Amino acid sequence: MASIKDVAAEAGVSVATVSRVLNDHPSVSAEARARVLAAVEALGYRPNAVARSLRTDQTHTLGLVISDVLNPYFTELARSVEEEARALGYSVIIGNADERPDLQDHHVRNLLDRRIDGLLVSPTDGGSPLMLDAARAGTPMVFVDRWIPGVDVPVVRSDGRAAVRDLVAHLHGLGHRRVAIIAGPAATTTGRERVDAFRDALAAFGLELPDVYIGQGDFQAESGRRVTEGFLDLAEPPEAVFAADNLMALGALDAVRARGLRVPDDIALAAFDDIPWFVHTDPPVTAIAQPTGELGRAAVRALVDRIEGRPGESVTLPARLVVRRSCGENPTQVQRSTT
Amino acid sequence: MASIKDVAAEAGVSVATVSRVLNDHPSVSAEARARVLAAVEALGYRPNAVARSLRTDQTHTLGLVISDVLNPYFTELARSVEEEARALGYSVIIGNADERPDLQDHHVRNLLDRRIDGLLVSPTDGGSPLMLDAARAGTPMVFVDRWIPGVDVPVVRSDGRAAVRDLVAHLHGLGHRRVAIIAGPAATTTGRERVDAFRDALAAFGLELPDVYIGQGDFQAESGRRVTEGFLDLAEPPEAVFAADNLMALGALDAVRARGLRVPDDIALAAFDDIPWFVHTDPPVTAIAQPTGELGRAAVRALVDRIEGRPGESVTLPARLVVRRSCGENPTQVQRSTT
DNA sequence: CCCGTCGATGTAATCGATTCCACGGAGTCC
DNA sequence: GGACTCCGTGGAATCGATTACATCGACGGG
Repeated sequence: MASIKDVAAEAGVSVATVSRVLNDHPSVSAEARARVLAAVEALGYRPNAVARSLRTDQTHTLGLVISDVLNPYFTELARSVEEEARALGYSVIIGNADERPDLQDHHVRNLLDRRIDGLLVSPTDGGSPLMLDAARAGTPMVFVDRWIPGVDVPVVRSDGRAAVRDLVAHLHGLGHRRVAIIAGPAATTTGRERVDAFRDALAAFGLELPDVYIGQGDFQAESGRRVTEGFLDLAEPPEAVFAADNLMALGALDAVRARGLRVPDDIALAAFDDIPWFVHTDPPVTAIAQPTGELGRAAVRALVDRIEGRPGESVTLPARLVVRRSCGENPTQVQRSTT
Repeated sequence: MASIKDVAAEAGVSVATVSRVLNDHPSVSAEARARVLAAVEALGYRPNAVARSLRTDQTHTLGLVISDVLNPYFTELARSVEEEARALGYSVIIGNADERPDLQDHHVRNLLDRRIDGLLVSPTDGGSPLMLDAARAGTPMVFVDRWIPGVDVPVVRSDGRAAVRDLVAHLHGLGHRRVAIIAGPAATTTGRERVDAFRDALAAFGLELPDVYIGQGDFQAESGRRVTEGFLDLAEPPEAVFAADNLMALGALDAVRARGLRVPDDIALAAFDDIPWFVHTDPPVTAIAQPTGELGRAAVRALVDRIEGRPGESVTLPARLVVRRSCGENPTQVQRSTT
């Protein structure tokens, strides 16, 4: 592969001049510029990003460590992150943690070793020492969706409390009183918050969330299935189940179907995170929708701000309830999905 | 960030010795090794992958350019690719082409500039000059799922012809005679092949595939919706529609639902690519399942073989039909999904 | 006792870029 | 006409690693 030296030789100038042309530095004569450009063309020269990064100490690359690529929420997030990053002149390297702290650390380390300019993370756990060290050492970092408390890193996320209250009102309005939740890992903020928000909202209606109605999941489908089976095995199963993410809702649907039961007749179901498929499931699933694309874009902007020396602010956007049919029919319901 | 020089100074040895310890070269005394390791620990030193790559001309990185991250088929593929690559000591950088040749080229160029060791591509078009040049120039490359004919690059894909024949037999058995297809872009191999396979299989049953029953999609949901609306507007709409991927099937479901029609009563639907959600859609969707994970792993193995100087072979694995209810009920049907 | 071998180590070149500094020539000002 | 600016250019240092080659000391064989 041709290097800058080959181009210099071909154009009959020094490597310094070639470099100047390539980085359009002003002080290059029109003639030299033309010769260099011709040589670049002739040799099919492309600058070596590795060498450039070594010298400039910049990779123009962002690292994104997401919790699970198989989760449509995170792929949508990844897509918007890459789009915004590209618009700002950055590339993105994605690491999939698969909800495993060890894999998360593997990717964080890998990205740090590659000297990415900044890191976007949705932590799968309470905080690996590795990531905390990196944050303390000054690696530009932004948390997205999930975060780690007590670290001085901007957080871009959505607040689902209001939407959860709407959901509980919806469930209550449909007559559900025994309601359960399939929670995410307690080590994650979203894992805890969604349970807390749900419990608080229930309390406002004078309802309790007993421990047997809190199933411990891990945000992946299999755990949703397992927890739901546990609920169905109870002497007094819940009337409604709220899955803290879309994959666990999928697992719950699997479990319900395996028992030959029906949603919502036998048990109501709602999920956090709305995805296109929820419109077409049997029944369509009532869900809490996050402004995913906007979150991804805001996170990139905050990160790039940090990288380029500007403050980089936290952002919290509201989620909203999208009512469909999985919690039961209620003709008087005001809010209703149009899609 | 500490460099190898700092470690050398801290340990009281030369950088060469540090490098030897880090790459466990045999000829280093136990004592020097211990001192270096202690210094590494004390400084929290991590080797700079950029510098290392520049020197060794290896990045231990694979590039993966997929057609669409929002397509669950490709995210599953990406996941298995990353897993296998990790097992073989490589990282993966994903580029999302979003079914756009220009974006595909952007990512290919970006990956090439980063001097990735090898490239895994599922081309969105008939072949960008950029990619062909790279292949000719000797960049280790493997096509996965889709490929470009006439290029000497291994292809890892699945053959759906038999499964398509099974599907057509299934449709025919259910009494469907007017069947249509939502095709992928003709510039892609999978776009063409699936139409050809479908047409051939229909011919075996004495059925035709008229042009009006071939809708041109682009493998994304919106096109599935548009094409399906076109079909429904025909004076004689098809009785069954075969979507050439899962996203176009989603679009088709949207279109059918928007008209207030039902699958399969008003129109039957089948899709290429099986995904977990198809079990729970209304109705569950009959689909052709590819061995996606195995494809991803085989592709990585072929690519790494090429990179490391071994041959690197093409692989073709069979797809299979998974019958559900979206084409109509048939109690005598032998093959039936259990999930 | 001397020399050859081998193991451990250091010096320095190298990868492909960027960029500081110096230099020569042209133009300007007084 | 001489001094001073600029402008365009090239030489060379530099980034952080790897590695060929040189060196040095210890050791074993003849």
